[in-house]
Amino acid sequence: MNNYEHVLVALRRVIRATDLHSKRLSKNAGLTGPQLLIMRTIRDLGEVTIGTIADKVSLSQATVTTILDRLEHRQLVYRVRSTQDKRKVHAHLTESGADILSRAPNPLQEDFIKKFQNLHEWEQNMILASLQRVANMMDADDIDASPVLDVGPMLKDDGWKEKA
Amino acid sequence: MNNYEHVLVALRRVIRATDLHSKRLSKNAGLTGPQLLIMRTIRDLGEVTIGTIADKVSLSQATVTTILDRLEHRQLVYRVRSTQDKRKVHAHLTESGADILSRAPNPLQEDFIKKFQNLHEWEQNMILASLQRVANMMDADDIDASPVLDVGPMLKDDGWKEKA
DNA sequence: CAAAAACCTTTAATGCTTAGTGGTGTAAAT
DNA sequence: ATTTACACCACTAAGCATTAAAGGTTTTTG
Repeated sequence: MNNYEHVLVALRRVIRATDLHSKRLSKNAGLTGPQLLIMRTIRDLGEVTIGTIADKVSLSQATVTTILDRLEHRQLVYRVRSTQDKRKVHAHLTESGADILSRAPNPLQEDFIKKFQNLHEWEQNMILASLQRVANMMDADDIDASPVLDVGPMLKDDGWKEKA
Repeated sequence: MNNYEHVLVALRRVIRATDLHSKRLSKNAGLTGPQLLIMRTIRDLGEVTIGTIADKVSLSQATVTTILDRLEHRQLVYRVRSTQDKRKVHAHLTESGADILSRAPNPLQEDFIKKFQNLHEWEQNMILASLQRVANMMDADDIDASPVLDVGPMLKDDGWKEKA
């Protein structure tokens, strides 16, 4: 196993751990990580459009839309179509949403950061630099995606079902 | 914005970039990143159980199960219940699966690694060390998940639907 | 043997992406 | 000015990935 593979395995572990971490927190609040993240964004930025939220949290508009659907269903947020530019929709926290958010743990700070505080400052800096390096590298990733194979569309149903 | 937040933002970027990268490759092969990863694992390890695959690729058994369902549906892999231990199920590549795999790009090596080779060796080592540090930290994450709030279950349907 | 553990699958819910739709805004061309 | 073309914004649809929790066998343990 060479260096590259080690890096990739480590990356996988981080990603997985981050997800689990997010899930665990979500249980406490009844809200998932992305949900809290979006609510925090709405709170911090005030009257904010779906597109802006998507940019801030690095998610697609489609994802933000569906997450807002769920939050709106629980009456934690509400949407208002802009009168200035009728293409836009502004998201707001409801009273209930703001209240819950104020008491919810912050998945992107509270716990995660506590872990980081156990490290020396130079270690923190090193990790930061490294991660940014990786991120930049992957941003620059502009592979000319020449098609290689095509095994047809992926269908549902069927499959295993040994018991039948 | 403090150091911690920078780290988290960088982490998010890496995760997102990794996903995009994986998606892009998948398009070429008609296979997604996790699918290729699992097929590679089956090829490399030979007769391998679902649980072993899950360990190797750092995914839950449930996830591996559903991915294998799709692969099996396309006849790229097949499953055989072990006769030794009837709890176990072994996954195998079909001829077609092995063939396609041999011609598919490897999302965890080919391209990603090319990027890494642009770095100095000490940089590679630094990144590796950092990522492992983060991964270890998060593995050790054993938060006593005391419930904080409960806003009830998340329901579907309903919601926005302004147009109605 | 009975209880516990192990292994896989299923179910319900969430997240996430791409592609496509429809309404809205804007600017260029006639 | 009106039309035309294009860009923008949010939503919807289809498909894949994931997990936790629950269920069903089978094996191991006490």
